[in-house]
Amino acid sequence: MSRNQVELEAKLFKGFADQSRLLILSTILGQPKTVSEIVDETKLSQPNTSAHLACLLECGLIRNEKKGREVFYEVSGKEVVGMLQQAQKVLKKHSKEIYECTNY
Amino acid sequence: MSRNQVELEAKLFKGFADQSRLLILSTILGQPKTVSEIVDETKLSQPNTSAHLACLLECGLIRNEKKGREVFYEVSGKEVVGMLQQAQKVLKKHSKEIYECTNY
DNA sequence: CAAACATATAACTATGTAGTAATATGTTTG
DNA sequence: CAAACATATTACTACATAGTTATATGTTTG
Repeated sequence: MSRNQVELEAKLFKGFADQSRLLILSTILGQPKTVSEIVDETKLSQPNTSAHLACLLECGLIRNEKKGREVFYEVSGKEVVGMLQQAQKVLKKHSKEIYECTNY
Repeated sequence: MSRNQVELEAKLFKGFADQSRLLILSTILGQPKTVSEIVDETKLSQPNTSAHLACLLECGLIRNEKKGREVFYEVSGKEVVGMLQQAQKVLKKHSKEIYECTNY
């Protein structure tokens, strides 16, 4: 695999490799939500939430739609959902090791 | 989704969220390789390679087998391969955005 | 058994990025 | 149109972790 491919792939995984972003993603899985709703449900601060949303948006993992002064965010497609589902499959097998893993 | 679940999931994704580790994983996809072979093919330093292998091993994403003074590493199962394949699917759709993404 | 080899570990540095506090931008409403 | 509201941005700090150099551990072989 080419270095460029690997670099892109690493960037993609980094999008998912953060508790706050995963929390946000799980919150908007299925139904679009406004920033305020996401803030309420995740208990993340508003600026922090906005920053993570911007991050996910720029990578194309989510999309948004402005309605008046509110902005609705949703997961951008089934490929992204597929990633999260595949992660669950890995966790089903390896949650113990990952739980005990001290590297990060 | 519970905080614990999210924490585990983030740890899992962090395992994949690094160029060097992805490079190593792509190198041993299919056939087991020794550390030396991995070092040769990836051009990573030997200590760096060992550290990443230890990291992937502890998380259960790869496994190893010692044969004399050599240690062979291989991807631990089809769930892990599935993650990498699913990542390719996402990249097929979003490589442009991810390429242009400046967050990391 | 000493030397060469294969891998792992330790200590350290540098960098990337998550979080916060403060503020800016844009939108609705009374 | 001023005040309240919803979201985004900026500047900053703190921490996690990738990489390097040096060294340790364990294994084969002459």
